[in-house]
Amino acid sequence: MPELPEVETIRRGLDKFCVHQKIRKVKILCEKSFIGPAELVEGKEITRLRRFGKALVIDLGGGVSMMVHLRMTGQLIYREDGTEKGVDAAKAKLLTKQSFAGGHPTDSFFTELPNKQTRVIFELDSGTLFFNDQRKFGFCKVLPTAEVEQDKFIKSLAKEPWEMEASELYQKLQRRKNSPIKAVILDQKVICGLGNIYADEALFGARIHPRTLAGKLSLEQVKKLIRCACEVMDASIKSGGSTMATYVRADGTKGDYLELFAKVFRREGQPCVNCGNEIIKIRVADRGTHICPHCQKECKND
DNA sequence: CTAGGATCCTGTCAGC
DNA sequence: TGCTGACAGGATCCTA
Repeated sequence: MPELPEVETIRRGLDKFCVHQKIRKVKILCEKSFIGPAELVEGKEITRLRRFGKALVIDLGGGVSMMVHLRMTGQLIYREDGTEKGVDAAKAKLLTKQSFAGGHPTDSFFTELPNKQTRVIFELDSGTLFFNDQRKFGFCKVLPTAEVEQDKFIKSLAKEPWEMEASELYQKLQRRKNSPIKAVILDQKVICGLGNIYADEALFGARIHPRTLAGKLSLEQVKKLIRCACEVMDASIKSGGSTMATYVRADGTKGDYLELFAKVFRREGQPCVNCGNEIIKIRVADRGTHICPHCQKECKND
């Protein structure tokens, strides 16, 4: 779930809470989740937080860096000393005075840590940073700061929507002309930062059916798609990442922030905000996909 | 090169 | 209640 806006939200949170703190100790609970020698990061100060697409880079002193990718279910949760037992769920917003949480939204954001899904624990000067990851697809990886930008994954990333020219994306779509547009914009080498949520939201905003073959889009449609991608991600970053604020609904139940701003994602069965027709869920590129069948007409692709 | 499918792993939920 | 299969917000690897 963590897509670009969620990772950016985490970057800002860590920047506020953890920069200038030293990593006193690293405890690895799952070998697969931590790549590289933990001794290299112990005793080093967190100096800078950078983001490359959905990857977070934590620069440490001494020329050492750590790349974190949350993949599907990763979380980074910071708790100041004394709050390991948890924080008030009703107040568990993006940033409190004692804690910060971001990534895949679950109760771990405010319940006692470590828990069953905790994979790595970083003990800092005045608090603890927990790397949680239910499905173990994510990782923390130690690498020299000087080599961050040469890293195979980071190097392969395309531009983010804000820097992407319509003409460049249009050209890339021609090369992938026989794939559904949704599959293509999920590819980080084509355009960087979109995941399943923002792909659906951006396509809805641009009134493009996700199964439309990439090569069928006009330059105008590509422009609109980029603009909509920027808009949905800007809105999400502004509100602290879609997953962030577990908030309390009027009836007292909990909800995640997604339901406050998503127009199609996980809204199947509900009315379209534009036309009132029912949002439906389909499968495209083997991913759950949400559309308004009225606003996003399926192109025959013939 | 592209396109499509399987795969890493754990948990939850619907249906029987 | 227990079992089974589908599915989950990412990315890579394999095949054709």
